[in-house]
Amino acid sequence: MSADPTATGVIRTAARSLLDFDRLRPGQKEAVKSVLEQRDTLVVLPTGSGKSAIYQIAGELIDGPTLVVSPLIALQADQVRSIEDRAGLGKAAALNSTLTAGQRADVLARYHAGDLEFLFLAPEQLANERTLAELAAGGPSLVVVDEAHCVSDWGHDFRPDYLRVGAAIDRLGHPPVLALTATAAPPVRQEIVDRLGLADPDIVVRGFDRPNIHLAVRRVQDEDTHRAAVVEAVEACEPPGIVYVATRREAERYATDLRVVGLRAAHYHGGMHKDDRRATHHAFLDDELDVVVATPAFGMGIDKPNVRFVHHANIPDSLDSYYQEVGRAGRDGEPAAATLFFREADLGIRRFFAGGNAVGPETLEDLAAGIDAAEGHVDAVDLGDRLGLSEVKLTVGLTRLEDVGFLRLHPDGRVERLADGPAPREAADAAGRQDEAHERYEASRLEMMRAYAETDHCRGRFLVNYYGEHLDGTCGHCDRCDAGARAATPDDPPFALDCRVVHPKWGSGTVTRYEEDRVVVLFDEAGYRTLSLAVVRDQELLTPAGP
DNA sequence: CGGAGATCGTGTACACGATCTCCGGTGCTGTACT
Repeated sequence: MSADPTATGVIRTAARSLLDFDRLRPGQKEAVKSVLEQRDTLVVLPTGSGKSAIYQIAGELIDGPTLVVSPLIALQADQVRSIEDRAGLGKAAALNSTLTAGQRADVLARYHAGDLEFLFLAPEQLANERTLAELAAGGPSLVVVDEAHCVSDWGHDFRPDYLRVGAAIDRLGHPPVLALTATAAPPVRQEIVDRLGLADPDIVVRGFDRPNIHLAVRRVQDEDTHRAAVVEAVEACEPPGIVYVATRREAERYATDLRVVGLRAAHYHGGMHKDDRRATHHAFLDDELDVVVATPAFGMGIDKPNVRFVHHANIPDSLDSYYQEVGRAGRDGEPAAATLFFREADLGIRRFFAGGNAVGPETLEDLAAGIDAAEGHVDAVDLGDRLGLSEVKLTVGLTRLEDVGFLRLHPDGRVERLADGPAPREAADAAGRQDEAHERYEASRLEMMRAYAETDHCRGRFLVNYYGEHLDGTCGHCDRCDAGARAATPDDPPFALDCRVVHPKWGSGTVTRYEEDRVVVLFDEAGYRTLSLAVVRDQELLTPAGP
């Protein structure tokens, strides 16, 4: 027995008394231990491997309240309920716009009185100066960022307050931070670490190979064969399952098609009324539906062990999205199927979605000039109104200018021009380069998704490599393996995997994968690039770099 | 970028193709109105 309070025994005892766990799963114990040692921690564990248990145990073992940043109100409600169901755990509440002023005051009063162990909130709550001040005064002892990939996925174009969670954490006195996600390739991890301001974080990554999920891709040409092939694939699979589609309209059309062939099918997307969404979600959980056809709105918070298939009727925007969605299949360990239907034309809508999100050089220049012209502090909202900017563009633009040291954005919305920062023009240029790099990165992620769809080699290996892990041999559970594909690694690779290299045009990057005669490098600025090994060798294109 | 629905143009009655135009994913919040 050890007297060390962070020892495995203490954690195991807590897991048993608080959650009735006989044993912790791989990764859970390491993560709790790291948090108890006051370290910032990033945990990347597949869905269904008990990420909630990590913050529940750590939160209980550390004195003081735990703030949990959680993206969806529906998810917060589930999380509060799951804590209330465990008699051993402390009290939990959510702080969001569904509360009346009175309820809100009550929650904050309980938080201050030390009556709440867990307080759930969306990042937008942290953008409110008064709320943030009250939360800071309560002295949180742990900040959890659940679904932390949202920082990278949603911050740049959809919910920019995700880019500002790091600043809020500083304002809260930077207690230990625990970031949790099911999906994060190395660049996404790096962005989470940077944006949240994690200091020398412990990074716990486990298990990307899911041997019970059979991976396949079917290439389709015209629309009619495409639709028929998707319907047939669903009919051929044991229910229940999910079909992911690109648009709301497609979700409704496929659901109708599937009902015509006699299946209990429903659609799900963000345009539905809240009650209808909830009803569909619950019908699926209760096995009253064979299949849900959904946009990416259907996902977070779906905890169902017996999903037998997750098909993609259209190609998703990245392998990160793809594998997160696929990961909802076969959580019970029983066989499950994942088929991606790939049609060239479907890349169009993805490019459209990925393309229109940049802030743009003019906007950055206008912002920088406007801030520079003002004496002292500027109000962010006034500035946005004057320039006619959407809330998202304004916040992302200001954050980009903050990243290059031009300004500081205070939680109350004041913009402070930094005295020792660059000139407005230079700042706008530098911020513009970041903006463009982000767009290139998004485009390169789509190219990686396409490369997965088109690869002749083992798909499981491709995925595991994408997540920065190594797989000996082939996965044995994909259509390429079924067809006899072999592990395709060159005999004498010029660089080790994960090795840092420099390219004359694209700058520095990390060697991610080899595929017979090609090497995939993730460049810091240019995103993923596939290079011919012959060219790399002949022209000495890549040179080793420092770490 | 590509799909879908609307509109246009034909050439003389209803339908068919060509062209145009618009729309497409993910959710929080606070406030103003019924």
